[in-house]
Amino acid sequence: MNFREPTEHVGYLIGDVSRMLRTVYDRRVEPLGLTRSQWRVLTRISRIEGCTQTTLAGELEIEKPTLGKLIDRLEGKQWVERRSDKTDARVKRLFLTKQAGPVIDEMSHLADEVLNLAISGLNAKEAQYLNNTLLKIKINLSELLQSELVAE
Amino acid sequence: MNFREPTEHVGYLIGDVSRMLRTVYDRRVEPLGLTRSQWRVLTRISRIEGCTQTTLAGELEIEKPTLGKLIDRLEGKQWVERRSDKTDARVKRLFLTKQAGPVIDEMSHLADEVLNLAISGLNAKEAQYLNNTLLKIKINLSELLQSELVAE
DNA sequence: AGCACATTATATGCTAGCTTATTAAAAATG
DNA sequence: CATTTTTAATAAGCTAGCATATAATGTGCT
Repeated sequence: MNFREPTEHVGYLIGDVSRMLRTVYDRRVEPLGLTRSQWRVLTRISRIEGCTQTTLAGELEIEKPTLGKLIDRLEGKQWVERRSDKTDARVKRLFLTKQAGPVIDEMSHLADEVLNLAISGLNAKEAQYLNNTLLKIKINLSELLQSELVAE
Repeated sequence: MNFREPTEHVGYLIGDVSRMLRTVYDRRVEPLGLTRSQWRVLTRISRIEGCTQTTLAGELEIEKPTLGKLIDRLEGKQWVERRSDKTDARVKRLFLTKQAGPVIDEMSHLADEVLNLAISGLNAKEAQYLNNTLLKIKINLSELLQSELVAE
């Protein structure tokens, strides 16, 4: 049996690139003690500080338990603080600690560096197309995920 | 504190699209009892049947322990067989079982379906650019990962 | 032949993602 | 006002990545 070559698929290319990016990032950034996912959470909290976990999970397009565990680790490292809401005992609001700032800055630097290496050799047009096209795909997938939820 | 918007990064777009693709795939394909990663392993074995685990891991660009666990599951589901090499007692060679064929076919169908939904609305040029550009990025990352290994 | 080194596979333990189930609290409804 | 439904967060359990370490076997060199 010999089935169709899977590497030609855009689907696999995207998966490969994503996995490799994560690996390169995580290796470089390991001394800082945080991963790309954790950094993503931190930067997002900085923009909507005081948000609930459900809101943040929605923003990041990940599931609530996934976020919950990320927050556990970030809280353990003292970069994030959960504060109980005054009026609704169910919700916990998220805040950055003071120690988080420098780490986020440093990580942003490294992230730029890695990304630039990854896309080196692309011309402006290619970069533009890539961005636009990925965004279109992401929107398609968002709708797909949405419609599956509704359909159930 | 309010740090730069991370969603504008191509790096995050790629990560988002990859994660969302995986989620959609895995939901649809769940009744078949295999994941996208598992399917990827199966199709690849079909092209180089009798290969060693190390070879396959290299082809798939994943680490050996990652592959080892995938093979464990695939063997548990009786889609793959590990056979010890006659001349080298260390190596185990990988073969598909007869039951694997239909599953791979079915999965290929579903994969095409999902991918088409994901890239719907793209014109030929965009699709072409996407493929080429991602391939360039993948090559950059391959070299980056390679050079890190050598440098150490 | 024997010892040092390399290689194959696996074990262990971490992060990150998912689903489904649970608990506690709030909101809605009869 | 009591009961039902919804919602926020977590728990439990799975897959898939990674790194590091180990065991067993081969290879090569002296």
